[in-house]
Amino acid sequence: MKTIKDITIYDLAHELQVSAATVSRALNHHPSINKNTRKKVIELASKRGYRSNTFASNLRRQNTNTIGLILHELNSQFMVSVLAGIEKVTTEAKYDLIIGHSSESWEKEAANALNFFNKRVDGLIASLAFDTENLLHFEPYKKKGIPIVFFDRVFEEAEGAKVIIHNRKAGFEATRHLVEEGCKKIIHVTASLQRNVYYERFKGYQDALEASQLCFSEEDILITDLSEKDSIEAANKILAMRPLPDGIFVTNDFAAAIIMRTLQNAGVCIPEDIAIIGFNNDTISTLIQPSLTTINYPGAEIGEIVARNLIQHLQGTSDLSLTNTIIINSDLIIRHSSTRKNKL
Amino acid sequence: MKTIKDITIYDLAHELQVSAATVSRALNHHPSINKNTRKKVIELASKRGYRSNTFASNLRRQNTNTIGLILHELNSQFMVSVLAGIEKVTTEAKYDLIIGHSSESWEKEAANALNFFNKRVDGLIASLAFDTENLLHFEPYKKKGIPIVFFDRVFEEAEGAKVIIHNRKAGFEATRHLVEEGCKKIIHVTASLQRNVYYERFKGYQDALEASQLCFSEEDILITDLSEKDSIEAANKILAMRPLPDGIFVTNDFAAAIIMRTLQNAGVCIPEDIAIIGFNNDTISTLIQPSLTTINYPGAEIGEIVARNLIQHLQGTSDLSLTNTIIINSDLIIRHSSTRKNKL
DNA sequence: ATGAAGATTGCAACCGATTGCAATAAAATG
DNA sequence: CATTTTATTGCAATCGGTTGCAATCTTCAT
Repeated sequence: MKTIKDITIYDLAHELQVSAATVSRALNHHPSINKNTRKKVIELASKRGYRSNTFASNLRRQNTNTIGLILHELNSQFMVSVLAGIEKVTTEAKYDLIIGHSSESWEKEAANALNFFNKRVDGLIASLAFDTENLLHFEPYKKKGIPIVFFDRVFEEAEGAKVIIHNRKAGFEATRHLVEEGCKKIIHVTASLQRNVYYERFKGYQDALEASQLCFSEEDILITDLSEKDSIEAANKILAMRPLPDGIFVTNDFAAAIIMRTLQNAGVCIPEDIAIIGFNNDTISTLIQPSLTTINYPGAEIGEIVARNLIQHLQGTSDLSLTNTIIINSDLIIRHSSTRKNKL
Repeated sequence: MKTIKDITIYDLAHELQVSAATVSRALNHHPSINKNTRKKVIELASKRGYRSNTFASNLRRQNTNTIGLILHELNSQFMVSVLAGIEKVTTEAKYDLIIGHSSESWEKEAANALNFFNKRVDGLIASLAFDTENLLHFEPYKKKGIPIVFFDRVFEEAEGAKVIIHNRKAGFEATRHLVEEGCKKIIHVTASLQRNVYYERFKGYQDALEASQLCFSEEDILITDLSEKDSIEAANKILAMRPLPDGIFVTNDFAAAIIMRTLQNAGVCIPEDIAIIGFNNDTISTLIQPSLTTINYPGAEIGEIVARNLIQHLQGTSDLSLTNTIIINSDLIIRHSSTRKNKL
């Protein structure tokens, strides 16, 4: 399985009867090289199919121009647009991007972090896995002074740069919307409150109940892992409640869709009997019947902000920013799953 | 923005009064190193926060242990599971994976291919973008003998390894199912027939019509770009047909869902008036009402096969395989959108 | 013609890890 | 005790590109 030997600057140098140093300088447009020489070198290089050996170059120059990105999952609409935003900015700035995804597992996240560290990324962007409980695996970065920007899933109390949406406000608005639609008993289906995003949305839910003088009860919170199985189970728990709730705020569109289907199969009318609101504005939200009211947040924009922030830091343009938390606003998108008063 | 000097094997060697060679071997678990020495080296390495310099290592070893993966899109269930399958196999085999996505654009695909080539990936896995019309951008790989495995979206006539599903058979079975449900006029909504997957499904559709002695008409084929906009337009064209068709075979679940919604909004009953079948078995297929009959094909399995094939080739275990086309079978999953005879 | 300034190019030492081969020390064998 | 075998370790070259400094060649003014 042998690869044909690559062309090196030495081969070019030999063929042109000049030194490797000259070839190197010519290829890098070094000013002290004669125009004719440079032209000859470049022509021969392309003729011979020369390609620079990044490893040798990086080894000598001691930087990689590469940014690592660790995602917890790739399948949501939101993540894809974040990725697109990051990609746009990084390629514009001539940085390479290497992507790792943790599949929601802390272990894989740590493995990716270590791998990227060894690959000597200049900076890191990360959204934490479902079960990540500390940031120890990022310690090496801190020690070496390699900047990290966290987004979406973060530890809010930890130091460092973060870009997040205003989850508490979003949770508040989602819940308030249900209240305004006349709901009196609102269930909140969410995931582990250890994760900032879910905790904050939960707090927003509480805020809204309080503001409306509805009482909050521990039993109205259903914690799931957002899987199909857990979502069905949550729906069944809701069906067994007496009195039946009249509103549900689900922390994710997919789970909301499953719950809605399960309730409908049990004969519940949406939104008449129970109003439902999701979170994320995933594609499915417009495809299910009734269409799902949800919270939209601008993935591409978040991605761009995250990447721009990191790159500015890398280039020394701004330093301050890395200690900041940037909070992005989100919008409530009202569709049919929650509207009882013919508002649409 | 200066990084503190990194620890090298020379630093470790100096501190332990051994040679760099010994340190290198110890860290790589070379058998000829004394257990105690190895232990000491490894301990000191972790104590000093040593990290291997991948560039030096790659430069010396002349391989990168990296596989490039070019996807046309990341947002479908199918692609995510393919990715998962590939990742599973590659990480097991200790290969790194770098992912590029072309967003269905030939230009980005070519850029990724070049980039990965310069990064010296050991092998490449690719599914072609929507508008890719030739494989010229992969020529450098062929010249250098870097193996490529194509999957799903391929040029069937081109040489090289391919892993695909039996699209023609799947198209045949989908259409036959509609016929068996009593459909007499079946529309096929698909994308550019230049792309092998769509062409083959179309041929399967034709086969099935012929087998059932239904006549085929050019006008029953609607070509779209699978976007929401085009899908709605296709649905409207269908609504305008006289007589109204009684079956639709759509080449993708998302488009099928959009079409179904549009038809339903126009008062068409699914499946009573028109039976619908999709393709892919995406998550949405069980979430919409009625649930969508579709073709399932095992993404994870395809991913694993693709990756295993490439790795075997890289390790010289098998050589033959790279000239082969591997065809995976798919299953018809019958749900409510197509069943008129209470079969479920 | 001659020395100085400027333009080009080459020399050689890096960057850090890997590895074939030789060297040495320790253990086993006769 | 001599000798072979085995276990460990070190030497030094190598991967390919970059770069400070010296060397050479032009050019130009005096």
